[in-house]
Amino acid sequence: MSISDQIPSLNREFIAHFGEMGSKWGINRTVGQIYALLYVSPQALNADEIAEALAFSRSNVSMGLKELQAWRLVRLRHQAGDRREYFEAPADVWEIFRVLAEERRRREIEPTLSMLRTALLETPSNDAERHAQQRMREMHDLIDRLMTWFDDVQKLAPETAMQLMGMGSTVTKVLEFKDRLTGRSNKQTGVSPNRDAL
Amino acid sequence: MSISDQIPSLNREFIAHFGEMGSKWGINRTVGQIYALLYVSPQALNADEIAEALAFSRSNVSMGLKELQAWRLVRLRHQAGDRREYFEAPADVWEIFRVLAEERRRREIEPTLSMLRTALLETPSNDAERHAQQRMREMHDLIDRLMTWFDDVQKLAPETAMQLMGMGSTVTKVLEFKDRLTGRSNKQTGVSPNRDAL
DNA sequence: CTGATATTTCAGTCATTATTGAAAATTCAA
DNA sequence: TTGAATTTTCAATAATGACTGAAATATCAG
Repeated sequence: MSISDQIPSLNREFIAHFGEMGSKWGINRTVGQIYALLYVSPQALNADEIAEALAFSRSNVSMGLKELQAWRLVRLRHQAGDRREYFEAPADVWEIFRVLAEERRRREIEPTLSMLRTALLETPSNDAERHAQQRMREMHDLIDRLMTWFDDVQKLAPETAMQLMGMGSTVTKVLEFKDRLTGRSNKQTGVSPNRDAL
Repeated sequence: MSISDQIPSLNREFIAHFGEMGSKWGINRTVGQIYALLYVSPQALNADEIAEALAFSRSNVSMGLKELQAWRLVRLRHQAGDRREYFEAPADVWEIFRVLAEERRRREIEPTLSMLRTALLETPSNDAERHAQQRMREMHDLIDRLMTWFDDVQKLAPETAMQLMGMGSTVTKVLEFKDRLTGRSNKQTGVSPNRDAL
């Protein structure tokens, strides 16, 4: 009774899709598939199970898991009476999204901002350089704002952030969120999750 | 007087960085560099100029530009008395960001949502499938919400969106934005852009 | 039309990245 | 300590993706 036999066709397509998706987003296909498998798996899996389920070599799985750990996208568990390491994806999708964004930010966005800041310190010596510097400043400012904004959303409790985004389709509605928070002295009392958004 | 001689070291680093960045985000390095060059260039460039500036083969540049056109990231211009096609990046960074996000959404997010919806229509035949389907539902809902929210922001005029995000660091401040829009009957009158955020 | 100029295509080559098996290193129960 | 079980590393190979030059196609002034 191998795990691979147990993967329902439903999940096969999901896993394959995320392999493809991964490669389009600069994450290697294998890693994407491993993560997709862990994501839909009801229990934590060990490396051998993953290797068998996806028909990858054991070493490939080991590297993929190492990568996922570096991205902080998997949790490591130990099971009683079993020396092997078991891996699982966090239960909360928002958490996964948050970690992914944080990590990309640390690895890619921050170095970019830093490069831009360095360039902005240079004294331009002609019109072309002045123009280039201006464009870099615009890019820097946009990225900086997006990051600041994202920080804010991240600081919210997950439910609050979800509510904020899930409230409805118009900005007006989003802004009305203020009333829910400030119209009363407490935080959530009296606020029923709006079902229409779910 | 080749263009390549004219690229200041300032810009060289910018271009190299975006080449690397591109490859980390699933966009090929060449394409990233071409775009970076166009982005900082004060005037539109033709394919030969790009090829010379970046020391790429003419055909490579042709393919890169085709790709950028497919992503709607470059504008095509014709100059009087010159048969060649000149390319430029849009002047507005927010516009660039918006188009990039739209295009990624169309190409990658929507197919993912569609795959998830299909999977959600299946009738699970055991607990494992039921669990997987539930996780897929959670992922679907998160992506769907993020997209709906992003739609809203996109519909705003660029300045409004920038203001909304640039207002400050706390959600409270973001929510106070409501007052600026609804406290008066007009849209922007009396609202001075808050300098502290810029 | 024609031919000079400009662009695109594409098969072949090159470069990078992914994957593997075997060997080394690590871990831990006995 | 062992040594069996497990994980990691790494050099070699395979697969994928990028890049090129040459040839084909398209464009347009005359």
